Amino acid sequence: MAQSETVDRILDAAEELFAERGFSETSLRMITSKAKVNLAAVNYHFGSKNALIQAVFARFLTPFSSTLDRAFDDLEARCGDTPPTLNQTLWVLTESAIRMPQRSERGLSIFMRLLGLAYTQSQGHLRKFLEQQYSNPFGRFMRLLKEATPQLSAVDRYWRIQFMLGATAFTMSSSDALRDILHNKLGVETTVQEIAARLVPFLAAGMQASDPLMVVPSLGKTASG
Amino acid sequence: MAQSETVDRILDAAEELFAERGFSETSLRMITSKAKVNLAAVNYHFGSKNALIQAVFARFLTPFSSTLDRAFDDLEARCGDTPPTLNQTLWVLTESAIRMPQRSERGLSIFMRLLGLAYTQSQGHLRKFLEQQYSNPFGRFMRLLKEATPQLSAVDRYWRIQFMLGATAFTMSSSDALRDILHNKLGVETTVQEIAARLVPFLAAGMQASDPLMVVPSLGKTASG
DNA sequence: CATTGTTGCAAACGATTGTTTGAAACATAC
DNA sequence: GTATGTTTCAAACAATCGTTTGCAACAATG
Repeated sequence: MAQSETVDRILDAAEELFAERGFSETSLRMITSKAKVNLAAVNYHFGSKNALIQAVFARFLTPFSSTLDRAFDDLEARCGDTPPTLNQTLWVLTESAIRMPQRSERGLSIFMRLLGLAYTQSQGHLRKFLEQQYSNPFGRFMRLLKEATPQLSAVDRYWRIQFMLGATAFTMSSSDALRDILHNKLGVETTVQEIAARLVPFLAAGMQASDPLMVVPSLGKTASG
Repeated sequence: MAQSETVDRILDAAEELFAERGFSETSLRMITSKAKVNLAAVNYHFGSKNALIQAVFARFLTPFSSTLDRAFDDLEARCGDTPPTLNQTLWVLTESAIRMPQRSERGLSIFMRLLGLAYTQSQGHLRKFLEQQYSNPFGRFMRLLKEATPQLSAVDRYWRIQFMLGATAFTMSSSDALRDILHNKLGVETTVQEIAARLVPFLAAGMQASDPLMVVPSLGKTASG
């Protein structure tokens, strides 16, 4: 692929529209008219709409996964024999995402929303594509999480990782809307970087909570304060 | 509306298909063929596809919101002057959801997934409908959360509530798949109730984390352990 | 009996979807 | 110049979408 002007314009338009409206709610005609290219250009350059969706993800994830891999290398080298802490592991992931060179200032939040949509919208082809392409850095992240929380049983850790994933994917996928609401309610401006910086302590604290299961608060004796 | 057999069959089929595939990915023809009713029945009984989507939510949320309201009444009566704790507030919400009479054993997880989809899929009409219909119990829950976390600033509390929402909606919406994965990996069976009992301590700990923003772990000095 | 209002049904409606086609436009090489 | 391979373009393709229509089936009421 010669990386023509047309290809980039399609990718840019598709990325933005997918993030705004979801995948199946975005038609090729919307994309091509926003990109100011002919309708047939998508099928010519990418082959199908599904392949275009995958290409949008690959354009961000491929450079990101090698950046992340190097960041994990650095982290483990710095720590020597002792495994990295939970906070360090989470922050390396977050920082790697934040530091990625963006096409626009909303670049990261756009892509975070796409990642969130990839989880919630049941695009089977996309799930398989992401699993096949990026299983390595994902598996490494999971290994680091395990070493950073040796006090948790495998079952406890499993569920809490899901809770973390959920909080992250959900928040990031709606980050634009949530920022707008906060701006209207309290007049506060927020960056994606700040959201991430708030998310990490929340996740780390939840991950290290002392009670794995809820102690049901009864009438007389209240649980915790 | 006479609550005919047909209406219920349509609602059952729609609820399940929407949860499986999302709203716009589910056609009326799928719904009516699964419900074994005529295609025109949806527009006859509900008026439009959007009205059907709203009806699916109303069928669960209307009884749930009054149940929740009574549960909050009980909680505040038990606590007297002192505001309920965070754990208590979270658990009352969780328990009210769990105790709701379900149409099937997967009823709650189906509906949790629908709630998650309502947030992520940009269905403007649904957002407005939910806000108009159920602003009261939602606002009351927010008030209780505020009184239970007086140490948090409004901005901190806002974001952490979003994190809680995300972890909950995401986990519950995928609870079936997540339970299957856990069963295959570790051979452990899990109930929705147990997931909820694990979720509450995680959320409470995250909500009460000491650092609102991340303290970047530097090379020499690592943040927390 | 006839009348009326409700529900069920097959068929069609116009609109929109992703994809394909065949020719025009273009650049590059001989 | 001709020939070749790539890219663009308008137009059409078949399929599917939500919705509407006209009529049959049915129960209830007079």
